[in-house]
Amino acid sequence: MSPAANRRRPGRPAKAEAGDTKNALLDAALRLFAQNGYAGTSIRAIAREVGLSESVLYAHFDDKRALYDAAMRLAGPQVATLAVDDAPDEPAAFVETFAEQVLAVWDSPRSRQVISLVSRDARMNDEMLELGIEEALAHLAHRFAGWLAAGRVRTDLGSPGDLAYALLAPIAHARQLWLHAEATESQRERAHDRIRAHAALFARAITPLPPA
Amino acid sequence: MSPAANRRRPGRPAKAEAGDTKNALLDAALRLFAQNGYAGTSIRAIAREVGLSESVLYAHFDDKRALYDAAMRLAGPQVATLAVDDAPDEPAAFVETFAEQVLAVWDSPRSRQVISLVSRDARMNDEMLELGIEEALAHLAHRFAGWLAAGRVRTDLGSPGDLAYALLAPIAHARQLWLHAEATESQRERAHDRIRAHAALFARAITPLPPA
DNA sequence: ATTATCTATAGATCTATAGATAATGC
DNA sequence: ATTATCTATAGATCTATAGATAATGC
Repeated sequence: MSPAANRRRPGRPAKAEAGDTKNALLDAALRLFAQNGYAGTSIRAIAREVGLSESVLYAHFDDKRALYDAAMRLAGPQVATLAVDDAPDEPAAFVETFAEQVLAVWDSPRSRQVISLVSRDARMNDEMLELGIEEALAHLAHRFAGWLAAGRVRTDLGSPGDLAYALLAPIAHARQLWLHAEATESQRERAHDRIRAHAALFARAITPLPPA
Repeated sequence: MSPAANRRRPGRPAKAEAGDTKNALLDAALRLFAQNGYAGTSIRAIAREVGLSESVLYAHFDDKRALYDAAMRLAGPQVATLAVDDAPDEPAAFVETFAEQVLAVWDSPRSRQVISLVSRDARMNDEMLELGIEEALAHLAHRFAGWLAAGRVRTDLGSPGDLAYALLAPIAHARQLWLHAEATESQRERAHDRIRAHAALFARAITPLPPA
């Protein structure tokens, strides 16, 4: 029962009991960094999490920071790769499909770790965060531009970029509040409710007015 | 020029050169915690920031955590105390005034430190964050409920709570992205632009449709 | 020989405390 | 005597490295 009890003995382990150490380290690192931040997570804690000695980490990564970077690369980017290209072309239907698909991605365990990590250590992930947002906004804005030109959404509300922001920001905000690594079940439900309600409201708001 | 050069000599300092140590510590703590998080900020760094030895901190606070808590109490809450009660009653004008006032508060140095701190160490500030949001939403929703009942805003968009969220969330999101402790001048400008554009779009969206 | 692990340890840094020192205010 | 500082230090913990150990694959 002592911690030392399940420590291996020295020497390379037999193939049968050798796991995928590198991936186990990355996974544990992502989990712990997301929960406690970079400075709040020790090499020691990560190694203990995978049941190995601390020094094994340096066989796989140069140093703590390299492990962090590798975990980030493994995790992201996810925002930009939203598969909305096969979504309906009708604006209202598109908006609801978009929200559902974003929700499906952002509610996954991995993605919830990413958002925790990114907001905890913002400085370390600056470009990633900004770029992800910009890219998603640009993508959406492009859609809106097409609809605006065709008169398929209200043209008097704002620019394509403004519309994209009005749709995406409330969803992204719900993510920050209720879809982070340690969100409870009820927080996640709240995120779903809020996001769906917002998508519906937004869809109604952009529907062109009946001609006077 | 050595760091020891500007260290005081032992003994209580003469009244003339005694500063307000406690407040200086709180201020430095807030700044550093916001920049580097709780785990990333050492007692040592805080003491160095105010130019005193590390142990002086323990004369004013029980321990590191007590200093953190005191700094948080000093800083917040700010969200709930938004002075929107003297804002115009006309919906569109209210929305723009609201955005301006929120912006004025959230763009202040202190408030930018608070948001960094809160999102960095979310677990430590959970109730504060959630309560602030809920309270602000409830406040706004109450306004919308009145306007909806009077037919002064579009009644087919959504519930008062949905409208409140659609207005506030994009503003809160801009805060997270561009009004944090280390935001550059251009990020802050972007926040202003986004928030103003959103308020304007929102005001147009809720304006009742002309009767058919 | 190479690979994957371990133990042991160096050296830095962190939080916190004990006890010295000197000004203040009674 | 009290207050506000300091120096010195204990003890914990952190990152990283050196070198031992044993299985693997040529």
